[in-house]
Amino acid sequence: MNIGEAARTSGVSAKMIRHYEASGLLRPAARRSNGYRDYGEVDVRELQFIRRARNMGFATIEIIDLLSLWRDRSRASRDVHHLAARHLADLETRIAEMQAMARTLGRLVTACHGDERPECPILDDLGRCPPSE
Amino acid sequence: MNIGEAARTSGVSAKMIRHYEASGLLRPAARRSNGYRDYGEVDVRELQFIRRARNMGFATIEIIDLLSLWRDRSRASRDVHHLAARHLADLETRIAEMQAMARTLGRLVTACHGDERPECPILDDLGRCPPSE
DNA sequence: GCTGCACCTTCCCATCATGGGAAGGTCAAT
DNA sequence: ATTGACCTTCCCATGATGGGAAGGTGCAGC
Repeated sequence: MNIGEAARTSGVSAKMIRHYEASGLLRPAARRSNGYRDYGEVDVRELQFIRRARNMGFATIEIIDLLSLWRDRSRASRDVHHLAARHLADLETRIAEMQAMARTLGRLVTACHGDERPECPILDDLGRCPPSE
Repeated sequence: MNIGEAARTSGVSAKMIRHYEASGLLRPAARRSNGYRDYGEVDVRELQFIRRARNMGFATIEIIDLLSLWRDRSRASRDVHHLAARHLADLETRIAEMQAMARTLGRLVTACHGDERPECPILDDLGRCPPSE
C-alpha cells in the first residue's frame, strides 16, 4: 500500500509518516521498484499506535520507547508503567501551571468592566511594578 | 543601562530582549556610541510587562496588541477585555484537552500492575484497533 | 501514443519561544 | 598590555506539523 493509503488508513498524515521514519521512530519503509514506500498491515498498526500515543500527549522520544516495549513480548509492564506515570506527572504539572494562569487571568477578566473607558485592571496588573522580586 | 543589566532588572534574558526587538515587539533600543544597546526605566517597565504577560501565557502577537493598548491612554478597556477573554478561552480549551489526556492515561496507569509481567493495559489500549473510526 | 491528473520522491522553509555558541569588538581593572 | 566580563551579529537547534517546489511515476481516457 502507498503512503497515501497508509495515511488515510492510519490517520497519520503522509508528511508525518515520512517524518517519523526520518526521526528513527519507524524503521525505513520497504520500497517498491519505483522508489515508492510500501506499507502493510503491521505498519498501519504501528502508525495507529503512534497516533494514539500522540493523542495522549506522549513525545516522540517517549513513543520510541513505548513502541519498542510494544514490540517486545517479554517486556516488563513495570517499564511501561514507569514511562506512563512519568508522562502523567508531567501532564499534571503543566495542567496545574496553566490553571494558575487561567485563575489569575479569570480574576482580571472579571474585574475589567470592558467598556469604552480606559481604566483596566488587566493592564494595571501586567504593568504593576513587581513588589520586591 | 546595558542589555545585561536590563535583563537582570526585568527578569527577561538578554537573548529574549534582542529577540523581542527583532520581532517588532519592542522598538529598536537606543544605541551608545560603541553600538551597545542602552535602556532606561521605561524600557525596563515594558520588559516587565512583557514578562508578566508571557507568564500568563499570552503569545507574542497578543503582547504586541497588549503593549500598544497599555501605551495608549485613551484605549477602551473593552479591547483589552476582549483580548484577555479570548486568551482565557484558549487556555481553558487547552486545559480541557490535557485533562482528557490525563484522565485516560490515569485510568490506564492505575490499571497496569507495573511488575515484571508483560501484560499491560497501557500498551493494549495504545495498540487496540480503533473500533470503526 | 499523448495528455492530464493524482500520486510519489526529496529538499527547503516556516511556525513559536528559547537558548547555545562562534567570531569578533569594547571596556575596566590590574 | 593582558584578562575577564561584557557587548555585537549571525547561525543553528529544539518539536510537531505543514506548505510548497521540482521532478519522477502510474493510470485512465482519447
